[in-house]
Amino acid sequence: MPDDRPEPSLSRPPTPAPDAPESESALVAARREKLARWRAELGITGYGHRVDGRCSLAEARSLFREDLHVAFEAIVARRRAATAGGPAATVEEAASLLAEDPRPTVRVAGRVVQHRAMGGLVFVVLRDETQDLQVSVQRAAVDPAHFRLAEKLDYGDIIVAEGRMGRTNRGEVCVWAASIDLHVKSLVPPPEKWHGLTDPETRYRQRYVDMYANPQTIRVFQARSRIVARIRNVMDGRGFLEVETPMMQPIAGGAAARPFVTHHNALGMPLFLRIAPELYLKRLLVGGLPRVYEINRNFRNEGIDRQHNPEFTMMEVYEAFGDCETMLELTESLLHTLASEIDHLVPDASPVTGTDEAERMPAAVSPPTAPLLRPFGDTIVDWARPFRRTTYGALFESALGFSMSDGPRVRERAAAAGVENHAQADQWLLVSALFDRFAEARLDPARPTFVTDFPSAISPLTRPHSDRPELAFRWELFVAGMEIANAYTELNDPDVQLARFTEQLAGADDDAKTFRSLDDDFIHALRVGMPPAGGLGIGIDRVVMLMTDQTSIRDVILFPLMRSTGDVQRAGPVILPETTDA
RNA sequence: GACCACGUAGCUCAGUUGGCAGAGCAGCCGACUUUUAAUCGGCCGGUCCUGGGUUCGAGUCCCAGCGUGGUCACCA
Repeated sequence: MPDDRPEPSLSRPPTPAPDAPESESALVAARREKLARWRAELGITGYGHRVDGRCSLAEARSLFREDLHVAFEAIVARRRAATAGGPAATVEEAASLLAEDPRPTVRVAGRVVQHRAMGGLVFVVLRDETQDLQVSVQRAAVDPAHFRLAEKLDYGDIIVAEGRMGRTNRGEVCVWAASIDLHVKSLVPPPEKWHGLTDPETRYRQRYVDMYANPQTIRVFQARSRIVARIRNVMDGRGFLEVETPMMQPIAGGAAARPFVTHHNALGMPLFLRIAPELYLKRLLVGGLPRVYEINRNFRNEGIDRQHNPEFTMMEVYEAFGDCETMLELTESLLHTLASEIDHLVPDASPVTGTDEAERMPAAVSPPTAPLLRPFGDTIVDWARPFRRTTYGALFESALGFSMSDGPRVRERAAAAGVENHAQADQWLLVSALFDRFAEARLDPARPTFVTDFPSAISPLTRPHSDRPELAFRWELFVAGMEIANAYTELNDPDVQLARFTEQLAGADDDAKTFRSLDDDFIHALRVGMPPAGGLGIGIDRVVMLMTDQTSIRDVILFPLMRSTGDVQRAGPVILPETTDA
């Protein structure tokens, strides 16, 4: 390049673009300057147009054929012999060579993730959602403007390249560029090319950067999508109908969590973001849909940790004339299917671990299966069927050393463990507290385990055993220390349900009273008559965590909730919800 | 909500007992036609999260705040 070329700032006023703050770093300024130079000298717009006939980088790579490449090299060698040698020295020679080139032509697009300019030869590695692929640019093979562009590309730019599928002398499969076009100039300096972006805060806040800097991130969300699609596929195959019920509810029911509150202006009414779809889905059983499911978000106004995000995705399933045992079979079958197919659902997901041959679609029925191992953090989960089963009471007794029916000892142990309110609280609430603290930890994290026969006192929507009413037809599935699923034989006696609700409301503390109320219409629906049914909830985020070996829920949620950083700009005041009983 | 840790260049990270703010990558200029984190020569780059305090002197020590991570609490 000529040394006396005028700086762009001389031909353009030094005022920054509207979106360029004065404090913008020198690195961003350098990229803006480069774009301005390209626009002036190469006629590049910087923000490209529609591209037809593009293939993915994976497809392009699959078109490479060694025999064609060898044939091409033979042609080159023959020409060298004829014309005293060297690589193509002129554009004319290169053009006539191209006419004889037997290798397939491709057009690819991607983001630049590596760039090595070596004088007359430039190597650019592109990335798209499938994989990385090198584009090689020879000075003699492209228009000079294209070569000048290729020489100065930055990590983060998006380009479209066209050329033949071949390879380098070192065996790297690549596109030998005949043309290169800039389709987006990236103005933001990229993460470090070797270590990538590791700061979790930036990864979550700027997921778009994380996604191109860390290909594994895209793989996880591709896997998530395919897992959810496969779940829908299984549910549809079993005759369930997918439905959508309100996420904004006048009464937040179906669970005991604290809801988010909002407000509808035109109706002048407070609304809650749902904590569960359960009470609406059961209304559908009353209405005559015997098999329904819903996969969507629930919102719980509670703490955040590696297993909890305020909004999370759950699948709820209801099956008329089923019970918690049919839900158990469904759950076990579904999870085993996912665990066995995950590597095929996502071919690129785990290039390191090759577990190809063993797993095919399992039979519909469920004989015991061979071990089906998948890593999750420090443990290796065995998804072999059948999953383990134990009862709540047995697990309690093995952990605490006495029966959960032993009222005095339960109270005594709760006191010793410092459980809040141990003197007045219901015995079964103390049992539940002790169970959560001591018994859950006794489960083998490597073996999915159904814990059955929960206490009725903590299962207000569940049908009790007729011979032992203190126990309910309810189980939870635990895997790797996480609660993955929860199912009941649904309570469909309206009078018992009303009594349970009333009892629960009476026991609510002042805080809970602000958002809990009795859903009279649900009781009315039960009076109309709900068929006996099994009901199930599966935490989709946690299932995805297990299947993709991500130990933080934030790594399976595209945009996990982060605290506001104070740079939020509002057009006007936030309208706060009216206080209750306004 | 409680406790612990962390916050230094665009990114990944050093920073000694309190004594001039550092490296690699990235960027800029130059060389280079088969690289693989290319290499080589030269150069640029800082609100040490924010605000106070102690001190002759604070990235370092103290206090408060903000953000993130972790543990706990909360969590059909």
